[in-house]
Amino acid sequence: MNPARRIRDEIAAAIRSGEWRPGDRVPTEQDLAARYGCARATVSKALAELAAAGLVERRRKAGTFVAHPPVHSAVMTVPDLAELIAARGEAYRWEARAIERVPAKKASALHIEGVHFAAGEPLAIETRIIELAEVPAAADADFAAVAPGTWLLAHIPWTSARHVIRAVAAARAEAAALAVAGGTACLELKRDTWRGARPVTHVRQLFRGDRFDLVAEFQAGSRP
Amino acid sequence: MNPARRIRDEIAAAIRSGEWRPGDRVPTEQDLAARYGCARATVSKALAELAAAGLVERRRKAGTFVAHPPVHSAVMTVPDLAELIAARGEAYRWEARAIERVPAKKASALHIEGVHFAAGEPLAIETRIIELAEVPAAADADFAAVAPGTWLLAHIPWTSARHVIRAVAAARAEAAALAVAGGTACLELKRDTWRGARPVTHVRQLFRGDRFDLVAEFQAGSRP
DNA sequence: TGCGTCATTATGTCTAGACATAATATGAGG
DNA sequence: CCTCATATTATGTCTAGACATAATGACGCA
Repeated sequence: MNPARRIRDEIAAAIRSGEWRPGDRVPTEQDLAARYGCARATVSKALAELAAAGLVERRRKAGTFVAHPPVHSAVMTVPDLAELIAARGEAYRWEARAIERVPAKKASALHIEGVHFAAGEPLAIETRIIELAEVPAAADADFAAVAPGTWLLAHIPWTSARHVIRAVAAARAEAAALAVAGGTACLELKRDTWRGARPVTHVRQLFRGDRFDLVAEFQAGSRP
Repeated sequence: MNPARRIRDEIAAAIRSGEWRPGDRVPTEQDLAARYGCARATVSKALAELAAAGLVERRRKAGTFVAHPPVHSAVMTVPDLAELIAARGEAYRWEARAIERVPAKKASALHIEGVHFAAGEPLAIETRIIELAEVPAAADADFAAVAPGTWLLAHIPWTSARHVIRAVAAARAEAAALAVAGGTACLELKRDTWRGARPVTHVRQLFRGDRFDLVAEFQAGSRP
């Protein structure tokens, strides 16, 4: 086994098991180097990885300490719906309801509305705006056939996004599109996507509450 | 500026801006070392960080390549409610409704129910089970005065968790506790917490849909 | 043409040593 | 007893070189 990996894993295990408690002092790099019979740089690398993972905190002169557990945070995966539903083993279908260009003075945007179906039943309604200035190729895409999310995933590299998740009651028209009663509890997911400082797309997805839930995992000191 | 940091930031900028596209080849370590006038180990460290962040992919012999953007994932912060509400500038209060021990053959658990108030109005109801086998100190804690989440955050180091988020309609009793009409859309958050393979606590929080939303951010190639 | 072998090559890891940096601990002076 | 300057110390970063590892591509053989 790699010395660096061994040091990292052994310390991580001690922290995760609770043997070393938050605030405890971790031996100095020199100590560990001597104990494991390797160079200080190797120990340093191992500790740097642990620090990057958030398991330890390092302060010059003071030393390395077991970190205090972070505020609960978790990694939520917001998958492409086509993929998600296929993974569930259900048939997926996208049905566009409206596609129109919204021209303005200098920029124009694409406005898309439609419904995602899983196993023949509506799962979510989607309202999306795509900035053609940032994604000119979207003007030629056929969003009647391919869901915009799926298309964008394949065509837009490396963006940042902000999600807001709420529970809302379905309005009358939304409920009709989702084939549920008016006022039914739905999960609303809004996502703004940017490249640098410029908006790329904005989407609002309204999920039938009885057919969808989000899962988020948090593994102590591991980065997905 | 650090050479390593400079290399890392310049390459990250090129990728994020779209100048280098997914699949593009990144210059070899030797090239970069020559270009930046530093040792190969320094370049290697910079590239290793970019790989850890997911911005590039490295393959022996083949080289380093700009990674393909991942499935949309985002880091969701599920903060302690007391902190969250204080940060909003509202008054926070926890009101326990029931605290009882549930003894079994070999282990016993603490069952807690209560309501979180923000600005005097109910925000969420909480139902929690704490495994006393894993958290013996919880037997002596005063959960009438301190919300269990707040207490646990301070007493339990380094756990893993799994969250499931859904939109549900409030049942009659839940709606009464939240001071909303029956059937109102609420955000349900269930969290199972573990240390290693052993369960520590399970909690279900039901948020008033009109007073709470979850925010999750995704920054291209930056780790939470 | 097809296939297996081998040299090449880029990354992966490590070493021993050096200097930088920042924060703590110490000691001198008030 | 307090304050400020200084020495110490642990981490942070870097270098130059070495060997390991794995995958590719070219070569030779059938």
